[in-house]
Amino acid sequence: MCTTRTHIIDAADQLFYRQGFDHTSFADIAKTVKISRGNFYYHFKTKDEILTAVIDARISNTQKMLAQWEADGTTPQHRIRSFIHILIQNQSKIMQYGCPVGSLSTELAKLDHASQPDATALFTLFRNWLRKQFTLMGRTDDADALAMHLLARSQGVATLATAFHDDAFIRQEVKQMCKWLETYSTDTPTH
Amino acid sequence: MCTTRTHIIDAADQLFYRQGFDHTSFADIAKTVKISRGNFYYHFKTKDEILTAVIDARISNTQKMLAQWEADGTTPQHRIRSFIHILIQNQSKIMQYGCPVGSLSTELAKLDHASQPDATALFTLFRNWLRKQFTLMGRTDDADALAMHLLARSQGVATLATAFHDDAFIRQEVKQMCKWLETYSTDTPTH
DNA sequence: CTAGATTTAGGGCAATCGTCCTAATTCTGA
DNA sequence: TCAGAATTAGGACGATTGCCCTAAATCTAG
Repeated sequence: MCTTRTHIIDAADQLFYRQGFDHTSFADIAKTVKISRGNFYYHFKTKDEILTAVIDARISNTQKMLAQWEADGTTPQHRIRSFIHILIQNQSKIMQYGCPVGSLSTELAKLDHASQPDATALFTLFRNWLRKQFTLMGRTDDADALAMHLLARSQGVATLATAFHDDAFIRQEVKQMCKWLETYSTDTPTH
Repeated sequence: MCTTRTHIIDAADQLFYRQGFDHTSFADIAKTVKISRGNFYYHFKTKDEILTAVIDARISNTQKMLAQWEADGTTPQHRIRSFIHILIQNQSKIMQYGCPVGSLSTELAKLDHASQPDATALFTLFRNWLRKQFTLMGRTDDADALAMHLLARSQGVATLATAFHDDAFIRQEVKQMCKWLETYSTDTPTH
């Protein structure tokens, strides 16, 4: 039930990602979902309400994805590799629109938008998950720093891949991150 | 001479950085410069014209900055450290608005804007300059890869610093990048 | 079948957008 | 000094923005 509401959120999610939140209008979303603006207003009173709904949906989807990685990966290294490889899995979209998490966060920062902390919460989801994996690898002291470091590197790769439209660069950096990850493997404890 | 035009470009530069290109209106800029919209139109016929002028100004300023680093730094390592340390030098602005180069590039990508290549040219300026430094360090084969890698890392740090408003994270990553740089020093050639 | 709630369509609001125009004002050179 | 160029001010344009309203259509319980 409530398929219309779901359709709106899905369409808004895509449009916010591809065109940015500010540059996406009510009319854009309504046209995509093929409903009237009036109907739209019935489901969402303000644009900020849609943004909140979209972020909530992204949080929910991210939690599911992380849980899946948690279930599928046999070792923390293997799980972290799942994270690193989303760069390759979504490479064509990333080269066009950047990282959905990072670009939204940056945009909301510029708009000085009230939902900016919610967008950051998406980052926190990844951060905590990665920290957990690094902790499992025995990196109790610097687990969070390592999580942030890996998060930053993937963000940077996404930004440059978008600017230069360079998929070879993505693959090269992914390989490098995986190599870096092996450096911290439990079998060979120190640096 | 032409101070008004320069004032407009400066104001637009700041506003594009703080609020984003799309979210900045003619009226915003005119209000900042304290001129009428009509006067504004005399200097710039379209919004895209201002964007081009702003990007050109940024390119010019960046070239000067790189030349200065080139002149001041006695070794390539020292010069690259100048690059890394802009993260600290501009840390308060970065924590608020992100990296001016990266955020504009990402925004223009989403807007599918014609000036996106011009924004990327800003990245290329840093890329080529860094590549040159790494080449001077004897890294002829992978100089460009190293340049892109460092560019990506600083971009990632900026993005996360904006999201989490964490200046300690910036300092920590800067220190790490400097350490990584020493790894490639000419005195101790290999990894 | 029907009354009431849910959902949809579409017009309309004031404000703002980028853009364009003309009429003043200021500056400049002969 | 004064004509002509350069610069400025400010009003107005059609389109679009987010938002609001009412009436019709659709669904759902009793």
